[in-house]
Amino acid sequence: MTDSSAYTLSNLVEELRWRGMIHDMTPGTEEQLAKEKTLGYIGFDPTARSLHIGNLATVMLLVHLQRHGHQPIALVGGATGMIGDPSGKSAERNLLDVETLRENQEGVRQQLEKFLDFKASDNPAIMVNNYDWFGQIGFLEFLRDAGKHLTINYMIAKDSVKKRLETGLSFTEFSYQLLQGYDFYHLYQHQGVKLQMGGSDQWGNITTGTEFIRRKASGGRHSGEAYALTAPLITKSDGSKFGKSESGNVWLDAEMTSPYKFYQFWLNVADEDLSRLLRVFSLKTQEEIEALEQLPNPNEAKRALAEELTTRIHSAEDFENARDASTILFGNAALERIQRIDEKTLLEVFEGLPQETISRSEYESAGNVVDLLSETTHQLVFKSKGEARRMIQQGGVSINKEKITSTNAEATFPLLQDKYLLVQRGKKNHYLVRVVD
RNA sequence: GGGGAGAUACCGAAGCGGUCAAACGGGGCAGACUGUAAAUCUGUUGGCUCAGCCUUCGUAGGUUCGAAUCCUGCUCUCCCCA
Repeated sequence: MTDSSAYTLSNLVEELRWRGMIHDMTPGTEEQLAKEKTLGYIGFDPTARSLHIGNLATVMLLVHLQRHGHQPIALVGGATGMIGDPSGKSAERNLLDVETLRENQEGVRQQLEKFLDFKASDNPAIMVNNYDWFGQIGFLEFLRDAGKHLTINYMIAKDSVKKRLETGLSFTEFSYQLLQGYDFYHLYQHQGVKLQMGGSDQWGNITTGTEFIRRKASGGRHSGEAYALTAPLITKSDGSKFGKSESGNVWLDAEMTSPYKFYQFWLNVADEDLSRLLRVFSLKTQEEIEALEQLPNPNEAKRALAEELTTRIHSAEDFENARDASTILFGNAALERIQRIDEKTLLEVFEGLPQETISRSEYESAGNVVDLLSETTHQLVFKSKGEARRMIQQGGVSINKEKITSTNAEATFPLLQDKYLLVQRGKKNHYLVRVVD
């Protein structure tokens, strides 16, 4: 990949390798991808109404596939989502109800559309839902048609199953790999899909598919050749799980994780993880990424990564607001700078902050800062007065960028725009209090 | 079914009649140092009208001037034997 314009069928694997996105491939995968335009798919089960950045890594596999001229298919698991994948799960899962699943499918579908080009002339991305074929199949039909081709012995040997044999695994979850295998077969038969990709935890399920195809389809008009490629799970240098912030999963849905938080997540990535994340998530060229990696101050590279992803997943405007909010909240920008911002911008910029609205009389009746930051603002900042007191004594609280020095300070602070208070707890936690008449 | 051990704050774990709002470790939070990083150091980690008071040690009672600590019932967990 020395020439950034050289996206060819054949160097896809080369690029993925450089990006550290290949964990495992079945033999012949690289040759297949070099030989011809190949249809490849990844399945996403609609377990939530949004994807999170943990899913993003595999989405990127599809993106690269398409950029190199192959044809990506995103499969939404309307059917498999009803079953529950035992891979990587230590206990039986609760089933989602049909209504929730339907909503989730729609959300996931919309998000995938942001990454893939469904209008490309040569290799438009395709979206399929496995409920479309599973919904029609009867149980007996499925047992005769699919179940006959794999042995229990084979299925039990899978890691995801073996690990659960001790603690228990329902027949439903046990069947999951057969469904996923059948998906692959179905796409192979009907659309000529030859490749399935996914995270490394999916290896077992994916190879059930290649095996299934080999046994069922070979000898006919198809060769029975199908391939698997998995990407390593993203790990963090400190051992904690990637994709979680202190407040939980980082979602792609702006309602669930604000663009501001999303932007902040990437800025706060550990130095040691930065290079790997750039390679997996950035669509910049190898030269550009290597240049970023060389920078003496890793923050610049983090900012570039944060900008690229916030823009792609949300919008240029969301990115600008997140960036502006960050400069104001973390920079040395003095009080006058914030006071000068007009109300509309202020609200836009601080949209992602936790907020609470109180009435002017409530504000005026607060005895001191401690009351204001706990009771009066309905536990937005502190859940008890003791906590507020402690934090102030430790010098961790600022209002409108000014440090609070005494717990007895009167609660009379100049409101921004005659309405807002910007409260800071520690270095990274900001809150917006709105006072209304 | 028989025998034994245990249930302590976010987690692990001390305490075994007053000096216990409860050692210690982890985690969390904050401060210093920095780069909104890591490492390190420091403080903090039930509530309040905060140098004082109130409510906490599985649960319900009891003994005692006084109980996390002793007694009884109940619930749950673990181990050993059948």
